[in-house]
Amino acid sequence: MTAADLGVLFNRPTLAVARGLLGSRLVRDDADGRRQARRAGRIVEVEAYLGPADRASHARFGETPRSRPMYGQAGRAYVYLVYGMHYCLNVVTGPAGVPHALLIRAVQPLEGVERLRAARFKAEQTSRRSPSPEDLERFRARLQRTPVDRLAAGPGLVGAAFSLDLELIGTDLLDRGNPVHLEPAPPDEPAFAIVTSARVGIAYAGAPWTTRPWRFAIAGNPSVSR
DNA sequence: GCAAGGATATCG
DNA sequence: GATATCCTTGCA
Repeated sequence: MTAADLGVLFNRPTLAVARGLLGSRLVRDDADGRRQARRAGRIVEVEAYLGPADRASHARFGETPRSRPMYGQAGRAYVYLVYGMHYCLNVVTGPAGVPHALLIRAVQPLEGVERLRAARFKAEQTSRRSPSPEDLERFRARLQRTPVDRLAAGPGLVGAAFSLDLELIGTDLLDRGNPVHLEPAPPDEPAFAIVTSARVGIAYAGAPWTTRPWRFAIAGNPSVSR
């Protein structure tokens, strides 16, 4: 899929976009000319939220201050805070006015691995309320032992590793000029199988939403969340 | 197994 | 304004 094709992809129905987004790159590039600062990874797991009918979607209450970004153009970012500590990235899909989105659940690091690790540490340092030096030291030691493939193997971990927060809301992720954006996989990348399953952490939504197979992952990829 | 933290939505 | 809940993580 070429760069122009991401724009084409996002004109398709949300569940098709979910499949097409797998393998694409999530990129953060804060380079200022002197300094190299690129972080990038392969998107290996996403979940689709097809609100407002979808009772698991943040759009289930209709258009509210929080859900408003989901009503915007396809390709924009919707970021939310869960459990008071983790920032989760969604890519808006569907035409304007239709609040569909894809939650980026896991990314396989490809570039800037040490920058991703440093960002994980910084997130821990700043998000917890005054963590003790001992806690931080334990965290650092564990982080050093964390395999590269597990650095962004969960939605909150993606947020931490790519330094995402609410300021990102509304960013056009299809614009490669933005520090945080999406890029297509290189054309020579091997094909992969896709596995589907039920979405995670939505028991409150009730049937039939809890069992919809709207979680998509690259089969066998070591960075998929557990 | 469970506590952590804060924004959000909904009630009074 | 008060309260229940949450698209999670890491450690006991």
